[in-house]
Amino acid sequence: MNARATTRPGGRSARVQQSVHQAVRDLEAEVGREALTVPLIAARAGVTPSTVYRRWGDLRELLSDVAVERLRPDAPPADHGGLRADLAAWTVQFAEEMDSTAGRTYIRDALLGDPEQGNAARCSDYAAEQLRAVCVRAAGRGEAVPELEALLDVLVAPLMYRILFRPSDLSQAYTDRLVAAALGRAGSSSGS
Amino acid sequence: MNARATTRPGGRSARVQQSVHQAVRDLEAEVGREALTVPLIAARAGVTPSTVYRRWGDLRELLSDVAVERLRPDAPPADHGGLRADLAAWTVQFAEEMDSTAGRTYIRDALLGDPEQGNAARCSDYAAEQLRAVCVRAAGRGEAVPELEALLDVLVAPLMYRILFRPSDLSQAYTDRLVAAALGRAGSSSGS
DNA sequence: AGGTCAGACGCGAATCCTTCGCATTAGGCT
DNA sequence: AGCCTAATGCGAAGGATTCGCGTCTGACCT
Repeated sequence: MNARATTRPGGRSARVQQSVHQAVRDLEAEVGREALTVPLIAARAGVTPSTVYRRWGDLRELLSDVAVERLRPDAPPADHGGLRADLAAWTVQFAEEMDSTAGRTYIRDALLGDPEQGNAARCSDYAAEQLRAVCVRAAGRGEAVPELEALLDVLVAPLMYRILFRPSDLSQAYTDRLVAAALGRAGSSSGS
Repeated sequence: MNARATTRPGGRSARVQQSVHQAVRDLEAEVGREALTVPLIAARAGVTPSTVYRRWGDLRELLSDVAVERLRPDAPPADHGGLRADLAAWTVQFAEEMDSTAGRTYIRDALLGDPEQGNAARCSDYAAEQLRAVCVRAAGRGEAVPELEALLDVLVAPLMYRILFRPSDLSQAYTDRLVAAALGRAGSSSGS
């Protein structure tokens, strides 16, 4: 699943990975994110620091892995009976989650320790999957659906850009404008 | 100029900052970015490591400061005689610069060591200034110009999102589509 | 089923980075 | 010209990180 963290899917390697990830989550809640160190995490996980360094190479890469897991959506997007309503609701929820203090931290962590861009791509895939589910459902209703690429460009990209580069309030008025823009050019071809 | 790096504008503080920044640029070219360490930079700059730690607090924050300076545009956007041509040319150039290996590194560095979001905001401001210049020029010609916020959402955000999250080729065909989308909804109000 | 082997882990030492207190010095200000 | 704040240099102490070596797990083959 992870390029660096899983060469042998079962057995001890998997247990170590799970244990270390859990230690990160626990300690993050207990001592705060700033106080996290590799030796501390390793001690809590019951492994030696060298193991963590060898598997993840770096505290940042470890935090990146954990952050990506936390950004994984836990449920398919809610069904509100129509494409516009589904998109509007999903976008509001997405903006809220990502613009929270925790969300911003996870996004930054995921981007931060990620030499191969693999974790960042996974974040984008999560959003794309959610949007695709909304579109598939809408197509099942017979609605015309926009291109997935266009939705990423028009909905997700502006939100992420603002979160990362220019802290601004992502009010529902704003997300509604984004949805309107997305549906406005629903028919235009916009492949990658 | 920098929140942390300049309390006393002139004199030794300024010399130290300049010297350290220069050392970062030199060493980055000589030994590579991965091999950069605070003691190494400090030695090259002729200061003690403690000075660097006190001023910047962290290697990442120092790299962030240097990266932001490198992302500053060195010239106003070129004049191609019309809004569409100006935007198209600027967007192509922006995509090329930011999507280069160096560009991606600088963007990540700028985002990376930036607790206050100040450096990231400055990156966004650079793009906004450039776009504003294009718009002001177009308005001088009597052309209808889109909102600056809309341009950031439609042009800059998708490019940055793709660069950071999903490596994809930012061909001119793609940037042209972005420009077309930006001008398509030129009249719609899109403040905030 | 038993054996083999590559890869992962634990351990410990050496190295390097990072932090901190204290003395010194530069430069702004009156 | 003299004071006073703040930045810097220096050196020691405390962690973090790397690395080599021996051990063990578990996947794969016969």
